[in-house]
Amino acid sequence: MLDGNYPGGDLLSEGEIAQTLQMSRTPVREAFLRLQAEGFLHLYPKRGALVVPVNPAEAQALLETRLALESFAIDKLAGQSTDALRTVGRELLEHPACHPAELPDATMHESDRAFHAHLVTAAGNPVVADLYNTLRDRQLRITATARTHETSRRATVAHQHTQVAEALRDGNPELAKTRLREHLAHTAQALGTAGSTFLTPMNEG
Amino acid sequence: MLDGNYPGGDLLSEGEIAQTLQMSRTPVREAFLRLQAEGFLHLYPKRGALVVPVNPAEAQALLETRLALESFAIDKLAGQSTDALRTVGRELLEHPACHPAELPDATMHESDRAFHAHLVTAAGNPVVADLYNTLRDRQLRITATARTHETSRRATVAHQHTQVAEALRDGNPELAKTRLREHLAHTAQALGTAGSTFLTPMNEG
DNA sequence: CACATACGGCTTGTATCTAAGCTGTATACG
DNA sequence: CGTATACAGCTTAGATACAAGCCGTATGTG
Repeated sequence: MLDGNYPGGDLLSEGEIAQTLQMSRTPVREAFLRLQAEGFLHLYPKRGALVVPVNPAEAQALLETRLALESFAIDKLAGQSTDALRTVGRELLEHPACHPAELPDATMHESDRAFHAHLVTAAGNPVVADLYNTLRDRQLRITATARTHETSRRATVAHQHTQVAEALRDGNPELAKTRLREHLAHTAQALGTAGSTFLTPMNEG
Repeated sequence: MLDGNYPGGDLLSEGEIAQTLQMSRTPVREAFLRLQAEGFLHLYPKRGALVVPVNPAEAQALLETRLALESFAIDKLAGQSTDALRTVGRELLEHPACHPAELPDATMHESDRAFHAHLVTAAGNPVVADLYNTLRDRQLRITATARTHETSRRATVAHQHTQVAEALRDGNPELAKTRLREHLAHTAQALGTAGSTFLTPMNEG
């Protein structure tokens, strides 16, 4: 539903979409409400629905938030015990997202997602895990238009994943967080939104 | 809608609620979807809606998540400039939540909320701010049953707010985060869920 | 007696219909 | 000419009607 077709800034109505999709207005309405909750649509009562334009700052805000949640996961694991941290690191090192050669292109997104989700879930906070997955959905939809997965990049991403996992395995949460920030900054850069404030805090390009 | 009446673990249906509230199923359905998105309801397709029982661990998870997001806000502000941190600290020191004597009981919740919201918003990440507000809503609904606001506690909370704000004003983000954690751990304790893993990481009661 | 199957009662999911609200335009009035 | 007002056309919001799915029970069959 609304899979990246409507460019943004468009004012559209339920009936219009329902007719286009050959459905009733009811499921369209439900989708609209969900999309509004996820921040893709703004509903003006009795007026219509405005497609929120893909704010370039939005992608960066999403990545920052992901970093905040993943850093929390690392901190919490480190606070529990260094062993917990090391265990997660070892698990992540065996994750497909660290060995991209074996993967077909199609599962790239899913693998990357699973890698980060594993880290976040390991912290054992279901609220954070749930929020993180929601953010991931939002980011995927935002970046659905801009395909950024040339094979050259896959190796880089996998290398960054491996480095994060290694830092965790070595029981070094600060290093892991730093590498994670670099990883997400790299993603931000790939999306064209050069991370400015938090993803690259000091003086990096 | 569902303002704390249905205790939890109950399996209820749209029609049942609609009849009780003298409404049609349509708005009830919308409310159900929203409540599911917010984590209060689990919808089983073609089966019914299960009221998610108020998990005692849920409150702690929420507080942990709030801490993660507020810590992010502090870190981001600190990364921008020490002046930014200090400015926010000064603003917070003047916030009503630091001077509870002037406040009637009714606005206590709102004041506390505004205090934390101001900090999070100051970081300039709309995604984080939005998530934080959502979390606050969830927590309010969870703790709606357990009233924990004797006048004695108000002074303590205000003092903790002041201490956080002072640490920010003094340009000390680490101290601010520590005090914030103590503040939230205090809240967790007040809710009966003794913070175990992250809110009180080392060896505190 | 054990097991498969048909049926009845419940549920959600979707479609359509009616009521109500907002906006922009056209028209009447000062 | 400028302003206020009535109205038409659009929209959403809600109510009702209909279709389809799941589950537990009861019944038929080996």
